[in-house]
Amino acid sequence: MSGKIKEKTCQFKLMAARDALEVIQGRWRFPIIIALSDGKKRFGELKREITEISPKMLSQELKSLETNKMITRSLLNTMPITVEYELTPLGTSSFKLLDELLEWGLHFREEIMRQ
Amino acid sequence: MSGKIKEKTCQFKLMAARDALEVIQGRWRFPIIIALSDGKKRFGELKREITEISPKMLSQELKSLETNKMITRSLLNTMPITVEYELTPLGTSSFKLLDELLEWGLHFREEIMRQ
DNA sequence: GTTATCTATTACCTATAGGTAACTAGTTTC
DNA sequence: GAAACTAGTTACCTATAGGTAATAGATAAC
Repeated sequence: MSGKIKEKTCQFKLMAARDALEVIQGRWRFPIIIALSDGKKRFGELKREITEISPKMLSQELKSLETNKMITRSLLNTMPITVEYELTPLGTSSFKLLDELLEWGLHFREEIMRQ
Repeated sequence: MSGKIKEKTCQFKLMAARDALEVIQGRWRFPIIIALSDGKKRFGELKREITEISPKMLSQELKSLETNKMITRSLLNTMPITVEYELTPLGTSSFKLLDELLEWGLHFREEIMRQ
């Protein structure tokens, strides 16, 4: 049974879960957070690492993650100009959830694949 | 740092995480699974419990969860006919992930709310 | 002076998610 | 025979997600 959910006044908890989903869902949020998990990276580095993402989506998703205080954006006075993105403590606090997502995803694949 | 992700051959793990997201994401999957967490329920019971869901969405999401082997659908020979939905072991195996989603969601709300 | 690299932005398109409202078909109660 | 309950289905609409391709302005390299 689910220990923390469903002890009455469920509405508030459903809201929390919905918020969490909103932050990590979509095609690119997860890959971006993982890419930043080993330290700050520039726009172009992220673009090269997340091979299939378009500059539009990368820019858009980075803005969204910044709005949600998951990452910070630093403009550096280099020539040419470079921009560094880095996970905040809030961003890194999602690792446990992301690991759980991965682990259950593997379990799910196994179960689904063998009929 | 994220222990299980990013030990190279990341593609496969990104796929697993993406699969997991696909199963639990959307507005109604999470509430439906939670509603079924304390035992089997009929269509009408779910509809009444998840107050804002429309019959179309409930029907559609139940089908999707059944396809993903998260729940079973049993037609009962009662008059009038009733249908029972119940979590499978795969369905209940998602509780740990859902709890983590809730817990991080609460943490996220706290962090976001105080500026 | 043309090309490449930096970090994006803009216009345009399609597919999907999700919502509303009405309807179906059978059974049971008033 | 009208209304309500059973479990859905159907048509239609809007908003969002996400994709492609072209463009922008600054600087640096050739």
